[in-house]
Amino acid sequence: MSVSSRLTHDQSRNGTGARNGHLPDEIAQDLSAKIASGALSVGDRLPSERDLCTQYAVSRAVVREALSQLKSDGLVAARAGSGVYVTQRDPTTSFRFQNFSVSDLGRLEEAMELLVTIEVAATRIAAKRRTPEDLKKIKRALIGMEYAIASDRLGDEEDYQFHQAIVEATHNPHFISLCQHLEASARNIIRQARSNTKTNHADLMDAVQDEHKAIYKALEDGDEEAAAEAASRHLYNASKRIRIYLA
Amino acid sequence: MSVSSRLTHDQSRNGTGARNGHLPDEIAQDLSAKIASGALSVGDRLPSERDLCTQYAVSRAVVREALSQLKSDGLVAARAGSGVYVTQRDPTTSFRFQNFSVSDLGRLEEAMELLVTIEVAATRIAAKRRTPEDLKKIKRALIGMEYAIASDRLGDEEDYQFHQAIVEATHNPHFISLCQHLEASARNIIRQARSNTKTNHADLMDAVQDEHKAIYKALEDGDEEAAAEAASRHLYNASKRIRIYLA
DNA sequence: GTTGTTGACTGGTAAGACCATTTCATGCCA
DNA sequence: TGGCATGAAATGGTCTTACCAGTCAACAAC
Repeated sequence: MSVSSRLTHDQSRNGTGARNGHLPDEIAQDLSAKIASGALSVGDRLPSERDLCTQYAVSRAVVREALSQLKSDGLVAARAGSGVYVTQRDPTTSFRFQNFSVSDLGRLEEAMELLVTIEVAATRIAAKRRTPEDLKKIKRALIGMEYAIASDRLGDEEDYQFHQAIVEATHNPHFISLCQHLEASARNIIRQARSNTKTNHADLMDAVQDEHKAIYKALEDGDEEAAAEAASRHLYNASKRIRIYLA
Repeated sequence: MSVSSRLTHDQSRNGTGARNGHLPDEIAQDLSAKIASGALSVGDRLPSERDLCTQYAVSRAVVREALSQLKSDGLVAARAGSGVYVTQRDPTTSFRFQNFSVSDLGRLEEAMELLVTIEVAATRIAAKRRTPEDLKKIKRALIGMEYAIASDRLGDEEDYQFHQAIVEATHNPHFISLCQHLEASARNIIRQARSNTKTNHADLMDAVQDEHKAIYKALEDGDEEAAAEAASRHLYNASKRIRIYLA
């Protein structure tokens, strides 16, 4: 009720220039409030789009955009020819790689377990699916890393690019997106760890680079098993190195 | 480029009744992939809505709905009179299992690839780490599922609880949190798929239950390999079943 | 009672038209 | 030359109308 009175007669015509933000947003908010409040419960059918148009005194395009928001939030589902229905609750909307304190080795273990699992799987897929262009990009990152080491830099940026390039070679956007999130979080930890130590551990970098080369070779050969194995070894060692940084 | 050629002139007009799921979803997916891949970077301006219309050969309503999804995902922001811009999404903050259109089998494939990877890994870990209490909870879910089938219910809630209990047996909060998110998204898709079909496919449930039992046995035995194998087979079949729903 | 058909209704999409704002090149003025 | 008004073009936001294909229930025929 308050809704319709709030939205009808809208402001678009009252020359004063009243500020109203995005009609679709308001409607989406209102509908989602009705759902949350229980006025519309699971399985219920919403009024038809055309009915909502008259209720809110807006065009169908606006209503559709509002509904589209609710759909992408998973609050409702539309069935062509039938109607729009309220779907089940529980918005586990997003996943966050939880911040864990660098000093807690147990937590580090848990985080690495997930990281290793996914990156190893991604590397295996990449070995099967990588294109020549992918290989070129990976090699570029590899050489960049080489150069960084020779320049006495830490090369963590290049390291990141190497892993990133491999994941992109899976050509699976879900893997890419998830690994971006994971690696970005991991990098935070590494940075934290490195800032806690003075020495450069440059000697470790050679080991890192060898492991990278092994991964690259497996990818080049398209050998899934070898790629997975190399990635697994690399990440296992990486977590050991992180512990050294933390020591 | 490949994009436009993939989507232009699409199947909507070829009377054969080709299945093409939700144009807006496809376009949103494509644009968000371009952003993730770096083809469009932060601050860049997207082509105008009218340009996108011609590029994708769809109406403006479709383009606007696609953009509205990206907006609510925080990937882009629109400025009236100016254009739509890529916002500073920091992949650090969160990961979202992106909505993929239920009828686009290619996308489904990609999503399942990630889902299978993670759940199989989780099951393997659970086989190694499950406590007697974990087993009890898993068995309870298994029996609940049995009961649901006998009651001619779909039992998708029980199904979810079964998987949930397994993942919890990893005792790794990151796995638990990620799988919760993934499975919640997957359930939405399954619900959508089922809402698009009339038949109940109750016969399939027996197969599901057999696969569940195999997983449980492996977990009970603490046999990591068998658990991973059983989970892999189950999820592979699950994705086949989803395709049946979509058919 | 069962079956088959019909027709109203629904979401999905298309196309064209305004509006208010932003943007930028133009040209005027100091 | 430099700064400032100006106006046309482009853009997102909204509205309108229209058609399509799917759904679903009432109704007619058997």
